Amino acid sequence: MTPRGRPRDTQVDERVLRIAADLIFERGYTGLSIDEVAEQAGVAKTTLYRRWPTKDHLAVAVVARLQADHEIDETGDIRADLVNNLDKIAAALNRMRAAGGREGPSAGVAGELVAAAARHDDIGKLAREQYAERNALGLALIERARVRGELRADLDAEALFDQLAGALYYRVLITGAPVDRAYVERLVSSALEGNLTCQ
Amino acid sequence: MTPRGRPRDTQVDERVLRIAADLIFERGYTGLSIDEVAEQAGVAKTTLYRRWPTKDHLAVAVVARLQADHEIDETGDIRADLVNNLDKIAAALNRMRAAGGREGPSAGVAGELVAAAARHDDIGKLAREQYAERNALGLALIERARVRGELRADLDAEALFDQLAGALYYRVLITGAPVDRAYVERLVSSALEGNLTCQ
DNA sequence: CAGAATACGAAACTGGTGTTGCGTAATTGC
DNA sequence: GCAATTACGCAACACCAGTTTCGTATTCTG
Repeated sequence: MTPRGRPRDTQVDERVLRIAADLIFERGYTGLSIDEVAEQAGVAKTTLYRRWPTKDHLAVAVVARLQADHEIDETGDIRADLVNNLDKIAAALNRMRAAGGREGPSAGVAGELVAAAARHDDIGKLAREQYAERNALGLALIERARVRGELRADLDAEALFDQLAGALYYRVLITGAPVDRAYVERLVSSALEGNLTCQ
Repeated sequence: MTPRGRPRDTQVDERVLRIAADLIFERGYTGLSIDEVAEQAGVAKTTLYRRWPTKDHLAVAVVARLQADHEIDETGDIRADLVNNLDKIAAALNRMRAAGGREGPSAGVAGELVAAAARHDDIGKLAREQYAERNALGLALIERARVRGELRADLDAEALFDQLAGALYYRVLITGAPVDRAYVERLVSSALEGNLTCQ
């Protein structure tokens, strides 16, 4: 069933998101101007605001499009599985960190998105749903390893995954420390020593 | 040695910070308006900008004033010491989370401060120095426990503290899950099982 | 007392977000 | 074809952050 009135120009969405992505990754979140996006896209500002009610919503849409689907390839070795899983999270974080041509310890766009989720209930709700889904995958991974005897029977899966994912976010958003594969491996080792079943 | 010209009115700083604190905790970060603060404080906007170059800087000053000094009372039991230490971090996070009259999972002002640190190099630098100091205290705590034989000799102290502090921030800023004392205890248990020296 | 240096207040200004009102264009249902 | 409905462009607008200019006030130095 088609809606009643004049249909939206679907090309606008794609064009706007591409232009906004260019701006946000070239000049950062502050350098992203709605007026400029509208002008470069050749549309009126009202057309943008009909689709994304705030600049935050547009920025979220831009970043969401760049995050590839987060599928996990399970090997059966919990250490390798966790490292692979966390490495994808780290990659997404480093991508956002690099936005705006920034280097060094700054959290870049990642920090702005955290604030956007805090400002707008709908963005926060959407983001938390995404995180909940990702957390569920991580918890399932841990749970299966527990069942097959790789991990302690009485472990706290929620706390364990919080520790792992949390450490990555903590370094990117708070301390500014680097997050590379070597660190992810150190992290998993640190968390698993003792969560591995004792012999 | 006194500076040359007319001295600053020190009462202004206090009055402005108090009014800004009222606004930010009543209406949240967005509800904090520089014009309104200036009007309520009975000063010109230029006087505010002479002290805090941006709204972000003012907000940081407001929150910084509310964070009590983070002194640690060491008992000698690493589990208790970590719980106490993390509980203070959690308290500070929950205080910021409640700002703006918000309830529920929102990160509140905490999220805005992360973005502020990402936007302004000086704020970011200052914040990272604070975090580095706090991290050093945590690492020293862990190190002393390691030396006296409570913890594994080959543990990765940096990763361990990242895991603990990171999980708290992760829940407040990202997943929106609650962070109370019960969770802190679960967290420390999860991280220490296996970082404790094996008998 | 004279002059330099700094703080303050008032007002106008720039630029950006987000809104509103209105005329026009495209589509569906009758 | 005609009415209802929705999208679009244009322009003006309100609001806020941050800047600039200028006149005045307060302090230190000589």
